[in-house]
Amino acid sequence: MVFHMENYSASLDSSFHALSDPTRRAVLARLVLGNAPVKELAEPFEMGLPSFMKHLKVLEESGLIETEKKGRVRTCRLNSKQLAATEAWLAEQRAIWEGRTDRLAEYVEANQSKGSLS
Amino acid sequence: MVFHMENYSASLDSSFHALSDPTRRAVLARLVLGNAPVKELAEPFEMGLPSFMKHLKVLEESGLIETEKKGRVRTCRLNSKQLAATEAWLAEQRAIWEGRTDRLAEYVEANQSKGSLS
DNA sequence: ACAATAGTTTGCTATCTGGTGAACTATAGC
DNA sequence: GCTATAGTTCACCAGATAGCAAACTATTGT
Repeated sequence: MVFHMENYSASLDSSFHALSDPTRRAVLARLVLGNAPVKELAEPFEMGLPSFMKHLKVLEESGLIETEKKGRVRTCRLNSKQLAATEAWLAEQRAIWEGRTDRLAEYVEANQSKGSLS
Repeated sequence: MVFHMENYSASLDSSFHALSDPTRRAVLARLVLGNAPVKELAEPFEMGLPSFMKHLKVLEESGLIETEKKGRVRTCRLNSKQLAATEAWLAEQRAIWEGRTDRLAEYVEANQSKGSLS
């Protein structure tokens, strides 16, 4: 499962950072439904185009989306691999958490102040 | 699945932001293994305690961890619910992506420049 | 040709981020 | 009671972020 660790951490940095903004999450949620040009993506938001383009740039540099310009139209698409890779980090932590054998002991520890035994 | 949407987006903002830093992810990965006091958590990192405490604060304000001070020791523990809630957003996007019925059409579109048909 | 469209570039803000060192507080151990 | 320990608070800094308006470029439609 450890393929190319070189910049794995940096890649997670930028992906999670990209995901930390509601505008960018909304763009991703839109692209999950299908590709779209910049103008259509920008429409729901009140900010100016230059601001919006910055968000797209953050998404593209994180690898979560890819874009291609044809004529005067730039079309954006989701990169599901990067989305999956990001989810995988969280899934792995949850798997470790769920696999712990000492959670019962911890439950007892958390409740030891309540005199259920002594 | 939509329980209390009020600050759902803001909660994701802060969780993803907390996850976007390698120090904070390392702290989470440690806490997945079990609770720990601040000093033990801080040990692997070269930064000063004040800097490290800022990271802990970001994690705590995101809800990903909880802390409790007993005597002079502050113990930290993972909040698995917040971790799961964050993962859930990504899982939902993937589910939508995987459930799309038009991805074959898109595959064709992506490969139409290669003259496999015409 | 020329006007509208789609995006880009530039320069300017205010705020947030992640780090520092130094001084301080509160507990535990002897 | 003194000292070491564990954490906290403070003031400060450089760089990144997220927004804006205005001017600009490159297509497409007529």
